[in-house]
Amino acid sequence: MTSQKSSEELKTRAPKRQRGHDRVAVLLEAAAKVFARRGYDAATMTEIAAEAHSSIGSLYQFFPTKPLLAEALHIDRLERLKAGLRDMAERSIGLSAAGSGEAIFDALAAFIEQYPEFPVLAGRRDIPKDRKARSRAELRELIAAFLRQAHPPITDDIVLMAGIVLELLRIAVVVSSDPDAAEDRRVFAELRLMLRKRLEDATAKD
Amino acid sequence: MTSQKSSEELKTRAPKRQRGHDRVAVLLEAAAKVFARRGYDAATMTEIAAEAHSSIGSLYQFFPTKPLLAEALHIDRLERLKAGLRDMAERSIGLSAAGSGEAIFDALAAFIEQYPEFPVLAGRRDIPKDRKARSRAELRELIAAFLRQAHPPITDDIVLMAGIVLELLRIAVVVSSDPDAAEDRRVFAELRLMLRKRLEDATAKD
Amino acid sequence: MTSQKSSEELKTRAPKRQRGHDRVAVLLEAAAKVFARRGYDAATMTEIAAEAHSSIGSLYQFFPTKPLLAEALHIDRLERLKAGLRDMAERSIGLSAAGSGEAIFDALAAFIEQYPEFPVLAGRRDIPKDRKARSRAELRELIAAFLRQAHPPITDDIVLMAGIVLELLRIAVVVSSDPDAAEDRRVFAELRLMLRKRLEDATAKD
Amino acid sequence: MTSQKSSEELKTRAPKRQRGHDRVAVLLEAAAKVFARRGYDAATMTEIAAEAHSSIGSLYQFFPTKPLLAEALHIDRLERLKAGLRDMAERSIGLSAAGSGEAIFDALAAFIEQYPEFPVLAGRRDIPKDRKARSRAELRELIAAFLRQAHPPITDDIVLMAGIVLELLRIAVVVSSDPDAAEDRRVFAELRLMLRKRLEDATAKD
DNA sequence: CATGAATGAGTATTCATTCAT
DNA sequence: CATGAATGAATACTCATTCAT
Repeated sequence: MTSQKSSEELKTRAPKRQRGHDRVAVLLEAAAKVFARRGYDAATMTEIAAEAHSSIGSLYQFFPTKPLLAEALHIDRLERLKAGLRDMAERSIGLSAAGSGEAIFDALAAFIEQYPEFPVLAGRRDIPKDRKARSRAELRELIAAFLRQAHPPITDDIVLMAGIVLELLRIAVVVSSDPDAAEDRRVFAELRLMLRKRLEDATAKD
Repeated sequence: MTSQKSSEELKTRAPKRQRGHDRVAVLLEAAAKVFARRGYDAATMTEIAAEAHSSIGSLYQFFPTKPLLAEALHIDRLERLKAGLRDMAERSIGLSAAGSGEAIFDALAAFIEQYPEFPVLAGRRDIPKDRKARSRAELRELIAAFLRQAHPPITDDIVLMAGIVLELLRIAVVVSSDPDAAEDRRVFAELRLMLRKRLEDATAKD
Repeated sequence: MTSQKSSEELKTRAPKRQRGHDRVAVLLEAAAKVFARRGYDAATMTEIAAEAHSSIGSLYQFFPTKPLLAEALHIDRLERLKAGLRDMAERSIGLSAAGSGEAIFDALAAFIEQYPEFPVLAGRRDIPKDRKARSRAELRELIAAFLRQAHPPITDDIVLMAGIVLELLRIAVVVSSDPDAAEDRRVFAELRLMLRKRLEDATAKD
Repeated sequence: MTSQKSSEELKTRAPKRQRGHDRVAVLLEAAAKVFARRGYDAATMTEIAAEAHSSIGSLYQFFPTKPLLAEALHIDRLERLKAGLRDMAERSIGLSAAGSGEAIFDALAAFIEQYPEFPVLAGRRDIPKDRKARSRAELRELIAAFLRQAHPPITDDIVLMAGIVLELLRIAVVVSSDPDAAEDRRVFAELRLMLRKRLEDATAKD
């Protein structure tokens, strides 16, 4: 009660049993739903536990704080995103820069549609600055790697181009979140086109 | 979260006297600071009152709920933005489309730098869908009006172009909020360039 | 909700209205009762608020954390004790060392009987080391001052003697807390006698 | 706090095998460390299990509730203390009363230094009144027995003298717990001296 | 109107204890 | 027996909002 917990860093506890593993997965998906539905601040641990058909105690067994839960989920989604991009890169060898750009653009949009909690998690205000920066850098590097294998090669600064793609992601976010905005869809398509044009310009005339 | 609207529609009460006007202004600016500093959810009415060197009682005198306060501030900022755009339009007659685009782009970035609470307010999750749509439509129309007076005229869908400019605003948000991101600034500049190119393409060759 | 309170030291808020002052007094007495009844850890803020016929919110209005409440009460009791000792000192000029010792001994026992929460507060585990030391030093000094005015004067180390009296306080605590222990009372009396003897030994034969 | 005793009296289960015995010992020592470190309330069953490199399940196998664990440990320590006193008594036949007093005084201090969890256990608030009284009586009797064999014999009430020694234990507690208090050490020595004097007075002049 | 005290539902989190494997 | 997951009542604390002065 009056514990003065030695400042041991709290950490997500790894489950040691199969049941635990399953539960963790269920809890994460429940958290995803609730974060997507309510946003980070308004999401409550109670609602997440309920969504997982679990007890609040079980939730805390594995995720000892709300920020840690959010972070665990964020990392999971980030891994999926990175895996997806890597996967795409493999299957897209030989694409033109412009084609690559469009492919990534579409992939990002699809990702956000599938994981609407992602922008919520990425945007929460309590992420340590450096972690935020690191995540962005990783993503940018993955996109850059993707663009680097374009044929003919891109002559402009590839990391910069990657940054652009990433920023355009933000727009994808909004468009994805607003299903009735027919207008937005056209804007989205238009931006996709702008990206294509830009990458064509950045391409060496072979 | 704990709002229990009484039967009568709550409305921001208009102050009857000069002193009231001043007080309202002070309260709004205080709210702006706190929203910018903490975000919408984490901002507390108490902190806002304190920031205004006022009491909660006084705050509630004018703004009977937190959402209403946010909305009042949001509307104020929207008015300023619209006024700024109108003003700019007047002073920019005869600009090329590309020049107009850049001008707006810069203006939006500057606006957000001056009013960092704006994206917070625009992003809060409890805005009625229709109000959100309306705000966006108004802004889009103002930008469209701006673009319409370009010389030579734009041949493509002007409202679409306006939508694009508006979406790019999101990127400005991030760039403005992250002062150390040198990389981001380059991306920002690059997007600005992309916009210019796109508008040049959309221009009738006179 | 996700507030990252800048690390402003939380402090007991001073009431600015008469009503507030009254309430603070009531809350402190309620806390005293509950701490005495349950001990520090087992005492709950809820029970304290209830004991004060107040709401939990009101309690927190003035005492933003449980440790702070305990500390405020502790300080209050310490003040009373010091005032009592000072007062006693005035009224006891000319007493012999042995008489002084007995007087203080009795006074301490009476104090603890009146304020049974005192040992609870003094013993809670989260008091900063230095504050604990300071309190003890203050008390020791007051007792020392008391002893210093004895006639004939004490020849031994007075501060040491004061320390002894203070330690004997611990015994008073137990004896006071255990009302049925007839045996304990005799022990208490015996210790009182030992103190008298010791102080007689420490006295200059005038 | 949340104990829901099932109908059958819960009792510390005696282990049937050697392995069980070892485990119990390890668990008790772990509990000792944690109680000493955190105090009774703040000590958690989980931390105790961890300290024992065991699981909560195992801990509960042997000690079905936290109070029962505390009590088992308390009894163990009490046994050790009693054994130690008995042992000392044997080896100290023929000592003077004053010498005996000092010997016990030192022995108690040493005991508490070795078993710092002892005062924590003895002080916990949920000990049944009668058990508390019984423990004290036992100890007092042991000390009395010790004093009874002094030469020359004590003429005053021996049980009373024993009570005094026991009360002085409290002071030993504090002095032992506060390693930096040089002042306290002097007080401790002084009390030891007072005890010697008192016992000399209580001795028949042979 | 201004002020600040009063209210209490709501939130994150803890921890003793139970139970399935 | 060992293990660690499951449970949920209990607790400290927050904050929008109301109201007496």
